[in-house]
Amino acid sequence: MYEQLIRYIEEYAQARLTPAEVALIKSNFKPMSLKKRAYFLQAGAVSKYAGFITKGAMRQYCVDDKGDEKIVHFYIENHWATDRESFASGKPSLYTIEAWEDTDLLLITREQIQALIKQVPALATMTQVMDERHAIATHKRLGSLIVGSAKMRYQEFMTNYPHFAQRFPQHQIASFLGITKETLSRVRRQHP
Amino acid sequence: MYEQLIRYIEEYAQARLTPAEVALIKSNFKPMSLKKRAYFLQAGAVSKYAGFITKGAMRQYCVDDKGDEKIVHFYIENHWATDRESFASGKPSLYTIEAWEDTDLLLITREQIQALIKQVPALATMTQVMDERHAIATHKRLGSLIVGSAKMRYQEFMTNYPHFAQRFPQHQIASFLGITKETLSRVRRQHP
DNA sequence: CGGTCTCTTGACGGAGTTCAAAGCTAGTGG
DNA sequence: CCACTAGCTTTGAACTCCGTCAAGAGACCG
Repeated sequence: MYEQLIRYIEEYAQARLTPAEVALIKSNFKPMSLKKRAYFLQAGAVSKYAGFITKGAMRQYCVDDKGDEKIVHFYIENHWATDRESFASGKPSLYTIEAWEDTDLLLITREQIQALIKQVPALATMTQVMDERHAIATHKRLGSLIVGSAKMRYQEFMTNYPHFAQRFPQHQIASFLGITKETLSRVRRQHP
Repeated sequence: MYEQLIRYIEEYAQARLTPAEVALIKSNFKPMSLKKRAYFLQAGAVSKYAGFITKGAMRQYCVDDKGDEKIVHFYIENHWATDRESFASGKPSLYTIEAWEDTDLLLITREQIQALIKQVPALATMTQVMDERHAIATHKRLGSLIVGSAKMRYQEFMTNYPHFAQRFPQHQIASFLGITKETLSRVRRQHP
């Protein structure tokens, strides 16, 4: 499972890692397994770890005043599960991250990753590229929320992330898109 | 005007700069002045510079298919004006950045800032902290767009950025919030 | 002054929500 | 192997918020 992480880093940084670097990385990441429905992070706790998913699927959500779950992220293989805000600030998280399938992760703390970045240049490049892509993706999502209709957002979602649709139930996808499950159902009927 | 930038960097990085570092920074940033309504970046061009605003106000927007301006950012003193996506990728920007008051900036290119970061550790810290805060702010905006009503978003905006309301006209604020100027006007009547 | 920019107000329509009910599916235990 | 339940999806009807269109009122500037 470490090979997957190594490949991911090399891919993102566009560089090969030396055997020494690989060993250093392996010694810092701790494996973890979660059963379906188990919590990786509970609202109110600090997001101490960032988890690289080697197998499985997770979702991140918060609960609004009416008691409804608002989904803000889906994660699958080769994604990093963490609440960035809490992970960066050390403050308690507003969000819950839950395994939606049996999931395998590789964990690292903020202190560890910061120390590693100083020793492995490829990791610095990787986090920079990741942050940039993340910012761009979030920005696009913002744009489609402001201008787009429910139908447009669903179609964009399906072309950009078709794999998610097979692994998460529709009412969760609806929540992620910021619409109700009923509206999503009606949109799908028109445009299957 | 350079002092303002130096103070900003020291504040963000929580560190003092040496005289040599200060000199290095001063030699890399180029001053620029823009009259109200002048363009800092035009859609279709590459965002070659990041501009630190020492005085003035700017807005960033794109034009949708109907010809309406969609405002995505406001900038004032101590903000960095640039299209992050174009600046990072070197590809043409979809956005226009325009001075909304007479504005003074300090400019730097991507190559320059990357070189500087390697020489001045405080700058590395600063960009990292900035990226994190930017990501968090964008994420919050996403959340309020998904769950909140027009009224909620306006109230959040007014508590978080009261100073913007005095410097930009309401129809631009409405566009930024993703609502029409008429709706904003009605919301304001209820909750002044 | 007149013209442009800005904000307000009203009437109407449409996209999407809410509420309620009924099918559908898969997992569980007898 | 079937029955039962819990979670998921669909459908319909009423309602709500917000956008669109249209018109008018200030405010600022040449």
